[in-house]
Amino acid sequence: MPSDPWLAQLQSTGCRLTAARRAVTEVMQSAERALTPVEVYDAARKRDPRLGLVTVYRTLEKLESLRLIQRVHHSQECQAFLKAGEGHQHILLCERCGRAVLFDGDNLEALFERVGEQTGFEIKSHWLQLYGLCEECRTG
Amino acid sequence: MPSDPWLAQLQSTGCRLTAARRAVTEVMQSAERALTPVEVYDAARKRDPRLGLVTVYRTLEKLESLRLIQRVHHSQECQAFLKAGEGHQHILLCERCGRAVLFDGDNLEALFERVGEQTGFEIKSHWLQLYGLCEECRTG
DNA sequence: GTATAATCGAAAACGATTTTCAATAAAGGT
DNA sequence: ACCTTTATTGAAAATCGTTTTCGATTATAC
Ligand SMILES: [Mn+2]
Ligand SMILES: [Mn+2]
Ligand SMILES: [Zn+2]
Ligand SMILES: [Zn+2]
Repeated sequence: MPSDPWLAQLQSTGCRLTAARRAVTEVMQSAERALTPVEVYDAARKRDPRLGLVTVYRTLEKLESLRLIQRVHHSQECQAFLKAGEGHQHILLCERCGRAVLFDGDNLEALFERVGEQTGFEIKSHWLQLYGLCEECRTG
Repeated sequence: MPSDPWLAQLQSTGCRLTAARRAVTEVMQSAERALTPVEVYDAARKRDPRLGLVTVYRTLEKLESLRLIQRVHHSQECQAFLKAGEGHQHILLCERCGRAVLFDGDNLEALFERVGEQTGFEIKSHWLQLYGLCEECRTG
């Protein structure tokens, strides 16, 4: 029974706790911005130098399937991963430094209603991402 | 001076009008859903059987840079292209048949204000995509 | 028509991701 | 602690979508 919630969830779904998974997990938990597989690899190898890139891919896939991390889409690069929040949240990204912040509490029901009527679609889900400048990039 | 607006715009930016570009243009103009490069290739070869996949990539890149088409991101596949609308619009996708509809007139200013205050970010742009079931997939 | 340079397609190169497979090591039972 | 089982690992190879290279083609201007 590991104290870390991600490791606990990994273990509870039948996974073994390995050095590789600990390293990737720590990197993803502490990242303030979305990381590509290679970025995760570089960061995690500081904790476990024997780690292979293949295992990074496999671990990211597992963490994503457990909804502990999520994919972040940029206009070009769509293979970056970020820790996921609890429940329904959206991402706000700094265009300059990449910092990512999660927020919730959109109120789009009225929009869905209107668009649904206009188009004949039944709206099931949505995807909202905001871009801007974080406080430090704005002032600094 | 071609009567087709896309071809006219291509020509006005110094492009030559070739069979390959005509074929890709026609496919993208008439598509009701986002198409991957290979799907464009398959469809366009019915008009120009000598067409090569490389040229499809190059033409899609050109059409995208002219903002005549746009990239559509799915959770996995992010290399599908759809004709772009005029001005600021968003995409509504049918989860079942893939049909894509554009809409405008979101009213997210209040949300941006609130999130900006909460996070210290200055919101610059956004990205909204809706998913649902189109009329035909709902009833049929 | 001819000249010129843009564009083309085939083949090769590239790079990110996935698969294969023998070695390793985590977890559970003794 | 030790052994057994089997999930997991990393290196190497395979795969696959995309890009580059390059000689041949062809749209356009004269
Ligand atoms: Mn939402
Ligand atoms: Mn909008
Ligand atoms: Zn920033
Ligand atoms: Zn549909």
